[in-house]
Amino acid sequence: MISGKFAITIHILTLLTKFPDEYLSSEFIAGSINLHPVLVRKEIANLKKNSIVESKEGKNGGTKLLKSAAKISLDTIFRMTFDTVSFGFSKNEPNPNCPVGKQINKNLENLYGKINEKISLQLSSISLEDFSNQF
Amino acid sequence: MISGKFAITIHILTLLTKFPDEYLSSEFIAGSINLHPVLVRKEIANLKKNSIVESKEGKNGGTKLLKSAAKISLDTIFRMTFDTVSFGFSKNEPNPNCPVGKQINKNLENLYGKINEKISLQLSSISLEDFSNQF
DNA sequence: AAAACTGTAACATTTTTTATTACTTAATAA
DNA sequence: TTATTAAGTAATAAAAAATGTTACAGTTTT
Repeated sequence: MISGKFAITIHILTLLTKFPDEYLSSEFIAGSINLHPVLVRKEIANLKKNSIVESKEGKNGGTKLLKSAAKISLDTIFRMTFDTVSFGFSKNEPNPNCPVGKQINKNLENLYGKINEKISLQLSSISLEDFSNQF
Repeated sequence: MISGKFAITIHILTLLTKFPDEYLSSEFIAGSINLHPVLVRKEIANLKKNSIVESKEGKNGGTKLLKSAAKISLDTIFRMTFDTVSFGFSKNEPNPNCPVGKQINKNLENLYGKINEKISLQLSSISLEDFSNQF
């Protein structure tokens, strides 16, 4: 399962794309997603860390895109919303005394790596603008 | 994140591939994965439902492959270990009064569908035999 | 009949995700 | 210059999901 973070982040960015000249508040965005504003701000913090958006504090503050939606690839968002590999496994400590158990994680990671490459390739051909134009 | 079920199921199948003529017990398999035998049996139930393995109850019972590992594609396992879409989202109920909120799920599902196709395509070229030969 | 298995339901625990509260800092407008 | 509105963030709580355990019925072999 893809983390909800990806969906939330895409949602935030779609809204920002629709209002490229305005600072949107986390409360307004949270209202569209139906989510707590603090969670929105957390995802925005992540977007800021990756130089995709900028925020303004204080009255009439909010968040807006730092670059045009055409220049933001969904692949960037995909990679951003997962700390490690996205298509991977959590914890898994097989028996090191078993020939299969000893190697399974290495082989699975290799497989997941290939899958993630395919996902990235697919997403890199889609810009935030493309996605937003569907609305 | 891929569900641990995929990893567990691949692990089970790799063991069965290594001992194609024996009925392996859930306890033996659980020892290699380092998992509770009941969870192994639950995944085996899923494999049985998909006609990939057969089990024998009673003394000296266990599980074995129903067909050759060369004829089992990892894509089949991928699809099997996810009830719905794998690369998808859990719950998400955006605001239906917002033009973006109203459509986001449809558009995300469409995107996830494309991604899942790519994953399937990638995995359909890998057989269980290929994977097991790495060990 | 005893032993060694699978099958499954019910329940418990742990982990992860999501939500909330509370408070600090910053910018704007009155 | 003060009130207001908004971001930033840490700490905590609640809910959901994943994982683990127990218990026991049904099967097959010895």
